[in-house]
Amino acid sequence: MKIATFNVNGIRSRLPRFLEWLEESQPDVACLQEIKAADESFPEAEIRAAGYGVVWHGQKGFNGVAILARGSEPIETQRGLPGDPDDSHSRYIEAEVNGVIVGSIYLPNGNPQPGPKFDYKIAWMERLIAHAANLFAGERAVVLAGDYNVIPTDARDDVFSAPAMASDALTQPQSRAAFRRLLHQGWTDGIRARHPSGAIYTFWDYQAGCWARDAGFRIDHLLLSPAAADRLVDAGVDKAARGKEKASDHAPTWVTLG
DNA sequence: ATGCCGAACTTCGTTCGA
Repeated sequence: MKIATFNVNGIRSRLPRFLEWLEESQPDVACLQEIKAADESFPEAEIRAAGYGVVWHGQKGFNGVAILARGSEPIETQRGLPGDPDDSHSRYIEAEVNGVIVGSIYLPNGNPQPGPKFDYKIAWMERLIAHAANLFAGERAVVLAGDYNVIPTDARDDVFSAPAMASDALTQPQSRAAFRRLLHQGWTDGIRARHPSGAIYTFWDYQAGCWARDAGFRIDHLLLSPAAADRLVDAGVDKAARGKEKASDHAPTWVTLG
C-alpha cells in the first residue's frame, strides 16, 4: 500500500501534471494540500476518471486539503482539526482507506515571525498534538501525512543552509519543539526511518534559482503510528516531479506499507 | 533590507505562500 503526500500548490493550475504523476506513481492513497479551490470548483470528475475516489475540504483562494484512494471511496472520519470552532482555514481532513486511518495535514506556515501568523501556527500545532494523541491511543494503523511546515533539524540532511533559514518560522525552536512533542507520542518519521542520513528535500522555492542549486529543505512528512510503522517497507521523494514544467514547489513524498 | 517566483483574486496591482 503506497501512501503519498503532495502539496500541489493549486490543483486547477497543476491538474495536467498532477494527473500524469498519479498515472506514473500509482499511489493507493494520495493526501493533497494547498488545493486552493473552493469545494464547488474542485476537479472531482477528472480525478474520478483517473480511477480514484476522493474527499476534500476546500477553501477559496488558498489552503484546502484532499484524500484520494485508488479504486475505492475514502471513508471520511474528520473534517477540520478539532479544538477551535472559530478556525476558518481548511487545513485538515482524515479518512479511512483499506483499514488505515490517513490524515492530510496542511500545517500553517507561520511567517512572518514573530507575529499573529506564528502564534496561529503554534496554536494549530497544539491542536494537532491533542488530536494525534487520541488517534494514537486507538492503536490503529494511522498515517498523518502532509506539509508540516517544520524543518526538523539544522542538519544538511534536512536543509540546504541553516543560516539562510535561521529567522524563518519553519526552523524556530518553538516550531521544532512542538513537532518533537508530536513525534515523542510514539510516531515514526517514515522518510527518516528508511533513510537515516543523507539530504532528502521535499520543497524548493521558485525564487532565487533554488531548484537549480538544490537549495531545498524537508517539510513534507509522513508520521506512522506503531501499527503502521510495523508495516513500513519503503519511503521516498518523487524529486523528478519538481523539475517539470508548471511544477509545484513541493515534490510528492511517500511511504509503502506491507 | 529587499526581492528574487508563481498563481489567483482583490484583476494590468495586491496578496499569499515558504
